[in-house]
Amino acid sequence: MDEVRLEAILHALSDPVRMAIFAEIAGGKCVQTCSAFASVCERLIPKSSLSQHFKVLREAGLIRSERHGVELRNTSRCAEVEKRFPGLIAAILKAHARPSRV
Amino acid sequence: MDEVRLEAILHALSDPVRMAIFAEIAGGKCVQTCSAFASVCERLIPKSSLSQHFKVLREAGLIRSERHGVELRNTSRCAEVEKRFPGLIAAILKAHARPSRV
DNA sequence: CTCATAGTTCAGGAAAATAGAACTATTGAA
DNA sequence: TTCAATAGTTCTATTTTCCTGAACTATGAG
Repeated sequence: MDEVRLEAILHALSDPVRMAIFAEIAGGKCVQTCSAFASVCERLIPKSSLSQHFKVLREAGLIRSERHGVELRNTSRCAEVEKRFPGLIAAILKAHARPSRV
Repeated sequence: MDEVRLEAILHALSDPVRMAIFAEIAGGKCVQTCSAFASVCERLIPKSSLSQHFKVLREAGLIRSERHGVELRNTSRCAEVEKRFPGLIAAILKAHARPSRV
């Protein structure tokens, strides 16, 4: 977690798909697996792309993926990132939740 | 400013050069022109690239560029972004100021 | 073992970033 | 006005990164 870079976090969340994935996971929604998100997207995004997006989020230190049987469960690492960059994730999630325009 | 998107802000600041430029400008340092930043970089970054970086920051709504004679003076739009995304810029700048490693 | 589900890796084509060269804009001097 | 200098932008070709279908790996059920 010491290696987590601000640059990587901002890059990871600058993509709308990754931002949406992270917001879901951080929000504690039930959609925590790749395939669950894939079905939410109604297959607009191929699974290889989703896999890459999850990888970017993992490498940025934003999520952790643990295998449970045949699937991976993703959980956010908000608390750890919070220690390193206080207020950052909260501010970004708050900005994301904001209605984007009238 | 209504059109400013979170995605664009995160993308703009996910590049180390742009982050450095923005931090300087937001910090009210004297380095506010392209060429001033170019000399700080000791010409490691060509001016066409710097021009593009400033353009990305402008289009993200993070800075404003006004011509004064032969040069452009760049000022941050922190206050305006703050209205739209409260706490966001402050959190990012704070994270950027943090020493990046033990 | 075989099949099904979940996800990763590979490879190529598409899209975006980089930077040298040429161009535009403004000012000051001759 | 014309020339030169400074400050940035635009153009274009190259490099880099991203996207995604196909093939592959991993786990569990029958």
